[in-house]
Amino acid sequence: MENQSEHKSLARLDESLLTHIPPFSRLKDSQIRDILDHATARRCAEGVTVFREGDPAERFYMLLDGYIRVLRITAAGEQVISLHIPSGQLFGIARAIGRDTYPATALTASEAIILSWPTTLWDHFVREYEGFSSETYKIVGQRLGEINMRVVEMATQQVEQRVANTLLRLVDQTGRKVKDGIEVDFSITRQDLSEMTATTLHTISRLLSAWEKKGLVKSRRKHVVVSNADGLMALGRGCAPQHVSQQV
Amino acid sequence: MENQSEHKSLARLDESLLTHIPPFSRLKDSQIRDILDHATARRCAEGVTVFREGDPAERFYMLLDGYIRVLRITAAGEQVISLHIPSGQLFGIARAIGRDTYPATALTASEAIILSWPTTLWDHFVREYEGFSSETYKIVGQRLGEINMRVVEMATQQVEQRVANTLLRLVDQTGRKVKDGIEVDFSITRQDLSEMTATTLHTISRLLSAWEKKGLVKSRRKHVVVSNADGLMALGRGCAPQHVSQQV
DNA sequence: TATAAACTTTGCGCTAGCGCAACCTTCGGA
DNA sequence: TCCGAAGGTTGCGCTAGCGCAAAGTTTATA
Repeated sequence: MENQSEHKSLARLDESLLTHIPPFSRLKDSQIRDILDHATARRCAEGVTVFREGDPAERFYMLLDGYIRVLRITAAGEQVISLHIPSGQLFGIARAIGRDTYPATALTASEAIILSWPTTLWDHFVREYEGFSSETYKIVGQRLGEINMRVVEMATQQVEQRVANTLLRLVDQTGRKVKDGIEVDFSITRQDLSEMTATTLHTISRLLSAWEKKGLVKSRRKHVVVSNADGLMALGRGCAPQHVSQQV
Repeated sequence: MENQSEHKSLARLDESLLTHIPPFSRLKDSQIRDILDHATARRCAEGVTVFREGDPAERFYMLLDGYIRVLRITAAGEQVISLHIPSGQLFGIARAIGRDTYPATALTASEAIILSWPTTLWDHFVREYEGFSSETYKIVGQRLGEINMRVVEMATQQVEQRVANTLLRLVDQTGRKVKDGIEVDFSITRQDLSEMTATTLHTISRLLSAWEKKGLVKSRRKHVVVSNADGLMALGRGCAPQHVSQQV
């Protein structure tokens, strides 16, 4: 099902692909050559499943270009989006957290270019390549931090604040400058946003409409542009600035 | 503020303290001796802060006895309890996730005995002690898994289900068999439960009262006993058994 | 170019569970 | 033994935001 994407080897992989990516940046050219020679490259369209929660973790991945969406699906069939991974990061690194199955499902949130290696090489990477493991654990720590922040937000904030903060984080992490603001750099639907913030697509739609009227965002089908980040930040902190300034 | 607890060295530490604890179980006696000789032991009363979120991670810890509560405090002063750590686990291992400050606050949820080492020894432990790092990353993975599960629960379940599942997990992880069921093995208030499930102490109180009438739990001040785990599980899955069976 | 599929908007009513308030119970310390 | 503090219970009213429904818009497909 997930293998309908192109799987070609992209000719021979160039070393410059990896030299500036943290887990590999301290390595010699010959080491990088070696790493690339063991890698499988793959170009995927948007919406392609890379691996599923519970699958045996047979490979680990490096996202060279595009975005990966990580999500979990409940018994009742509901999706919860855990995070989005930007290019230049490892993912599917079950071994780094002592697991032998993937803890979540990963699919491409945009067109993407992905390298992967068999998990059997993991220990070798950790042992032989300086800086690989420390960078890896930094990534794990970052993601743990993000998930923790979500727990705190979900436990303490109103829907409007959560959505505002989520959107700000999205444009901060993956934003692309456009004419009238900063745009989330991959297709994102109301449904997606609702799965990131534990609400419904209806509520997201209402919020975006309201924000658009206030000039905070501009959105169209599958696209969201933040045009007034400061205004959104005020909302995210829970102070509704327009009331404060006009009523007192 | 947090140093009012006893800080005595508990005489000389016995090697048997560590020999059966996973991160150290593969080590020779001499290695364990060495580890203990560098350790500081501390016995803490309930409610003592071990470290605070944001503090420089100068030490890492092993809980020998008791329970640790890990929590975060928001700007608005609200607490969110992330998890409870049972004895035999490392904690405060910021280095394992590439951080140099603690990502959360840790305090004792019961009387506790805690060993600790300066973080400067971390790399040495990882390098010299076989199995230490893999066990460490398993712990990180477990905690990541738990936090992920909370996100999913908070995003998809009703309060009643979340509380039921949280309680079941507590007795599963820390339960102590008592006459009429399984009791959570440390003091736990309605407030604590509410901070674990993103609700209010009032709602927890109402739920526990209702469950007590149905014979699912028995609770008194700071104590909760689960007396019918299967019944609670049914609630946790979202099927209210008494309605289902009587109305159809 | 028509049609379906995917995505979005908006209105309306309802309810889970919060916030407040008042009161009760248990426990530890003087 | 008394008092105060911490913890727990319960009633009541309210509202954020969900669920449903219906219709509009954009995009892909035939």
